[in-house]
Amino acid sequence: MKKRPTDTPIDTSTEEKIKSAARTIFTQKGYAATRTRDIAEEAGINLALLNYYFRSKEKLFDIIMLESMQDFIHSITGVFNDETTSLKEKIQNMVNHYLDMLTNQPNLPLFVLSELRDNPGDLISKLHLKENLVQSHFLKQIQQAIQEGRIPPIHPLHFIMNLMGMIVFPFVASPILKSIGELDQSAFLELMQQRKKYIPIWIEAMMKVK
Amino acid sequence: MKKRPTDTPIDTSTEEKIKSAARTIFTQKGYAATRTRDIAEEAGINLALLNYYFRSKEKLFDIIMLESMQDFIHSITGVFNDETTSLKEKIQNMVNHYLDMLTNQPNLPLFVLSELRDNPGDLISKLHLKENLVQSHFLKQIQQAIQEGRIPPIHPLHFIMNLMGMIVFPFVASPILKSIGELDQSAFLELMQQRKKYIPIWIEAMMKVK
DNA sequence: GTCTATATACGGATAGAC
DNA sequence: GTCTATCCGTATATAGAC
Repeated sequence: MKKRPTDTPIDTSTEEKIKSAARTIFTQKGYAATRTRDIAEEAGINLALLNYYFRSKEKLFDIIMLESMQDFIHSITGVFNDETTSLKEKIQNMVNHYLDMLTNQPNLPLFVLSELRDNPGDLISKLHLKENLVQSHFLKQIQQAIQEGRIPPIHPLHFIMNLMGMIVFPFVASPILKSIGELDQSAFLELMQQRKKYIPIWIEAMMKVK
Repeated sequence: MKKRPTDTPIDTSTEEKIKSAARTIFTQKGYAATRTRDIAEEAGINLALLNYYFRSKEKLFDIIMLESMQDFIHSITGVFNDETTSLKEKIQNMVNHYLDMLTNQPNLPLFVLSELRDNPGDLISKLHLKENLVQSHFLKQIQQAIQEGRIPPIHPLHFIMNLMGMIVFPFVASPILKSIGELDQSAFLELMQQRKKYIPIWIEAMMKVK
């Protein structure tokens, strides 16, 4: 089960070319707005070949979708379950990790969240969220800190929401943020880099509130 | 206290019935996945009538989309440009306002942000973001506070991103959050109500960081 | 204004040659 | 495995009766 970065398609097999193209188009436009013809063109192959390899648009989509979500979740579980790092270090690692990831794949969260809107039950269950997040070392550390009175006794999900919101939201809302801030792409990315430094500090300040 | 878009609207004209139905379906499923037949059925009218009033699916969508975005932006401009309130009060008002709005229309942000992904230029320009946000009293107060050294000298957009991220993100990611937190709908809404109290405090704590 | 019936286009999928 | 040509369901849009 080796993992290959999506930006370096070493595997030039037809199957992988199609998957790579599908990932690009699906992520940009979503399932319904994507035409299999566009995927075929992007992959530089014929439409019939797509069905030869993947049987149907929907089956191809399911594969891409599952992999995308695993990218999103899996990539962080290492950070979350590293028993050698403190809560503070985990937050810094998570911020760095996600901000780099989203810089490379800015469309990923909106894609995943949009497609999740309807079919919540089925797909989510395949991600093993329970083991990877609910029972993570990260969450245990939060709960312990609450018990010891080092952070206020609120639902840990608030911290997750704040952290993820501050990291992910700017990418999800980038068109409107660029517009109101009158930023071009590089200025936007510069702000995102700044956030690597700021977000951990902000989170820490929030956690000290009583 | 849930608002139901399908309730009989005050304006019972056919045109308004179609628009109301369109708002519901488009917001749930997005443009591409929506079928005009579904809108007609939801509106309790015939498919042909939809084209009689709005010429095409796309023209109908453009109207709904513009109104949705205006809902989202316009509703806040009153708060942002109230010259009688302090920065702190504006933040509290904004949090209350948006959390109530999103509780009633939880699908709105994902809809708007998804559909904005591709056509950024055109639609955004119609919202008068410049007058309503860029030149708002809210932003002026932030800039003044920075000059007076009361908050750190960072790009004001960081505060906007943090504030909006903390407010909006939980609704955008609600399926996954409910799953990892093992929350049902009412428990989720309970958390959202708690955030009315917490977010202003958190933001204030963040702003004091140097 | 509102309906039924239909034209037209588009997109997913397959047949069959190579 | 890969292509060209084509089928066929589905969805938008219109024609025309009432």
